[in-house]
Amino acid sequence: MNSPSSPLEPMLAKLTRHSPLNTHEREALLKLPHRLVRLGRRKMIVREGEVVTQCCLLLSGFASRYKVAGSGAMQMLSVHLRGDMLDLQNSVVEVADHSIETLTDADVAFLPRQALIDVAAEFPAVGRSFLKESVIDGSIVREWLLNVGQRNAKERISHLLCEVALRQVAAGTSEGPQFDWPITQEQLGHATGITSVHVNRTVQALRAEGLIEMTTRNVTILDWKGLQAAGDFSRAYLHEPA
Amino acid sequence: MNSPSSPLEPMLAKLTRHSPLNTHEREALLKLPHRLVRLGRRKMIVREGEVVTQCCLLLSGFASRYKVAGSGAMQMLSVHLRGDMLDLQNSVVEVADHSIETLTDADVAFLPRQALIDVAAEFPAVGRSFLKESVIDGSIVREWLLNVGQRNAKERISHLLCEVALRQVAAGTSEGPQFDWPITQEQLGHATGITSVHVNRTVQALRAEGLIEMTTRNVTILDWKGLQAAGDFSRAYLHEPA
DNA sequence: CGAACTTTTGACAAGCATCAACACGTGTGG
DNA sequence: CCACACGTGTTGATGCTTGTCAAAAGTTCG
Repeated sequence: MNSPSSPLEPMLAKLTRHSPLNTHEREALLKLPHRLVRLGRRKMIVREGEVVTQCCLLLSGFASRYKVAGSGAMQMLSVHLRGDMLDLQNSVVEVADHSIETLTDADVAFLPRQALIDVAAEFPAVGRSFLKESVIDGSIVREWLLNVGQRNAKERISHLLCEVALRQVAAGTSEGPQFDWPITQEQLGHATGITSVHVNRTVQALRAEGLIEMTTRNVTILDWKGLQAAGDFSRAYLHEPA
Repeated sequence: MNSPSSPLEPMLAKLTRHSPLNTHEREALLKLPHRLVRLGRRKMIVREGEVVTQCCLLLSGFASRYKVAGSGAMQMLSVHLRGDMLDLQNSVVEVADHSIETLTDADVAFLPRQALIDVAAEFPAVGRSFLKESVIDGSIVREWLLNVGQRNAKERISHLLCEVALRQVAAGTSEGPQFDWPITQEQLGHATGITSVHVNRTVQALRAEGLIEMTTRNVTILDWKGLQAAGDFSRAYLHEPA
């Protein structure tokens, strides 16, 4: 079907999860010119305000997008897993409106912006798959806005854990209630708009209720239904195919 | 150049603000099949969870997108002005992940989803303009997430007022520091994640500092620089052409 | 003119932030 | 292999921002 050994496979896997693509389209995607790079932990990939000429694809590890307020406070916008296109957004508008950095060691591929534009123009279905990817990404940000704007600390953290659990299963980086997720409580605070001290107290409450186990490097969900209830979580916004 | 009398003009004006389109592309857009409807205040256009087969275009008036938490709390996701495509997002994913309703009386046009897909496939530049529109829309949501997650009440409200002021100028519905904006303090609270009582106190503080005048139907910015400073506002995220 | 909505005010409570200190684990260099 | 530094997690005391509840005053519109 398609060259099984291309390093860009994780991207294709993610796109075809929601957009069917034929052999020509798949080959065109896998043959996109790219540059592979291995990055360490907390390496900046894109800085807000910079001109972007490449789109970055995450092949392994974890990354996050964020913005910084004038006060210095950081708001994480999304977390990213294997197969995610990290800055389809920034690629489209040229000047990055947010920053991106790795959370862990990560393998990434840089694709030239123009190559993406060309393949989208040549294969409309590919263009639609990019648009859909971008819209699903937007749906997750919208849910985060609801999370941060209207839910309390316990709900916010529970909700985030539910999301990451499901997305890791979809990405094939976890098979169930236990998964690697190397994130500090401070970063968890940046994602949910809570200080690290309050994150700590909230996580302890979740542990005490028997919902989760959690260390700096991995998470175990002990009570999936309970955690969803605690987080007011409903998976519809992830727009997964049935 | 293009038929000057098409009711879809405001959409074209908005798209061409950031994406140059040639005569063929412009005509194809203006000739899109559509159904014109005049709606009253607080009429729902799209309900979260519904299957979407049409894309709604706002020709006059104001609208907003929002989500509702399990507790019943509402989070507004964005506000919309003349020319905005209200659910490019929902059109792409079929099942709406958020709701849309009018804030005021409004003229809207409904475009069949498939007609948009077809015109985007036939004219790649049109497809790119849709993608860019969607990405700019996403950039605004990301800024709102920063706003709600990391700024205090006064900053949030000031920031929102700055955004609406600039976008109204860009949309041609205002020419300066004074503009119609029929929004209640409760709705302002939904947009910023604050209760209406606290919005009231905060608005009074902004008035007392001589930054704004504000009623239920319009806003006057008395001190533009001061309001931007109070709101930690920087326009880059709107991605306006220079 | 009255009904419904919106703004305003006050008293009080709660959730979360802030500040500070200490404990723990982990990796690194001497 | 130990010592140490550094990042992270944990705990406690305190206070501010914001939420909650309730009621009154003002506004809009049929």
